Amino acid sequence: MPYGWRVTKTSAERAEPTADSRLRPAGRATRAAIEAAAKALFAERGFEGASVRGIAAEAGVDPALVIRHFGSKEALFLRTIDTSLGIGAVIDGPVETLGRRLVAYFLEGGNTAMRRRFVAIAQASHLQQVRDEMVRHTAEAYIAPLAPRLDGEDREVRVALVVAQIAGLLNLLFLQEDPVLSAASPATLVALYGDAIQSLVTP
Amino acid sequence: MPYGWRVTKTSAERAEPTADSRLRPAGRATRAAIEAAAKALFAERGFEGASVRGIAAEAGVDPALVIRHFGSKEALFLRTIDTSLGIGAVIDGPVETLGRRLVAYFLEGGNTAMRRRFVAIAQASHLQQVRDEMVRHTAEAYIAPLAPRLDGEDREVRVALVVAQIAGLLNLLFLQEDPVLSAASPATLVALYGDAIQSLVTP
DNA sequence: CGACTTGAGTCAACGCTGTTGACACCCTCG
DNA sequence: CGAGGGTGTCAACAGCGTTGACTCAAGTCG
Repeated sequence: MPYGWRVTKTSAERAEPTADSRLRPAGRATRAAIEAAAKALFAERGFEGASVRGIAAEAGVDPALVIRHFGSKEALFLRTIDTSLGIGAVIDGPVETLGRRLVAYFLEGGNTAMRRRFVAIAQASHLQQVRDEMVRHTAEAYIAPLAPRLDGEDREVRVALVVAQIAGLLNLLFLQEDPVLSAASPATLVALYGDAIQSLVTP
Repeated sequence: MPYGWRVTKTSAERAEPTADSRLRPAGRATRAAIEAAAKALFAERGFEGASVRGIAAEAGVDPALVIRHFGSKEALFLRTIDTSLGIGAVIDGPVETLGRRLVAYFLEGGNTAMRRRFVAIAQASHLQQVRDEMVRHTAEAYIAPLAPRLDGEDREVRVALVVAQIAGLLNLLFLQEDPVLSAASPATLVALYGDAIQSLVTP
């Protein structure tokens, strides 16, 4: 976003000196309260469903103060929602069994917290900054650690395609709540989809 | 759409007797104008970006008239956006080469119209009815025609997983505009991802 | 042919949203 | 002690989707 040419500062720029540098105790406390309320409400109702006024009320704070502290609802969302889904441990394991372990990871851990985070992020995908964050996360959490460990050609593309497979699975499972996939046993999904993913990891 | 069981009528139902049955010429014309304007603006700006007032202005009509005719912005979106992406011909072809043909289809045809429709639908996925429509489309356009033609076990689940793979590919390619996948050659994507899909069709 | 029903269209308004600017407070530092 | 700036409050803005009351004309029927 071309902010540079502007002379007057927007509230978004005024808001965060360095996120915590020159901050008084009172400010730090209300910031934390707002962040906690936002995390809860975004997870519960999604980006559109959670309003700035609702978050402010939950935190016991004036709505204007939310914007004052975080600049915008979008910025608050980005700071609040944790895009890293703790995938590190799975990625670090042996690549020969990565496919099934990936699917198993998302099926097991994803029944509550991760499911809600995924839905919230997916539903906020009309925001450019959210999409950028997804791309960054793909590059940082998947391509960077995994591509160097693969054999053969097109390693980065193949990892990106693995991410696409995972994104698609979570989409049908968590967002659309597809009845066929929801009714299938986790073991079946792990075996079938895990092997499909594996065919890109070790062709 | 299961409208019948409800007793009280919402404005959405009041609006459309049977979509065109008892309609005067004038009404039919403005309805068409609204639909055309909506189709253009939804595709151009997405669900959130296109406003009812904007659509009304584009159609040269009062904003209230848009709601009067279609019941709600959401209903207008559902009637306007064509979820069937003309996949029929690809599905009907030989299953032995389905994977690569599917990927090729979405890579070729998807540069303009389909790309915009996918983005618009994805960005409206916070609406329950839009998600329901996606599920219905999966069942109708993929599972129903394809599952009976497969061999082996878990045919419906395997088709659903194919849909997940496609959804994930389109997500990274069209919505997130992932730089790695965008830079890859279509031929590479067709070969790699097509075979990954094929591994679910004919294991 | 006139009366009545009913669809088409207009207008102002409601309640909601995210965001802003002016203002007062009070802590901290020089 | 005075100045500066982080902190909080308030009312208001423009935009959103949607509603209800209203007028007008077209179509139906006794």
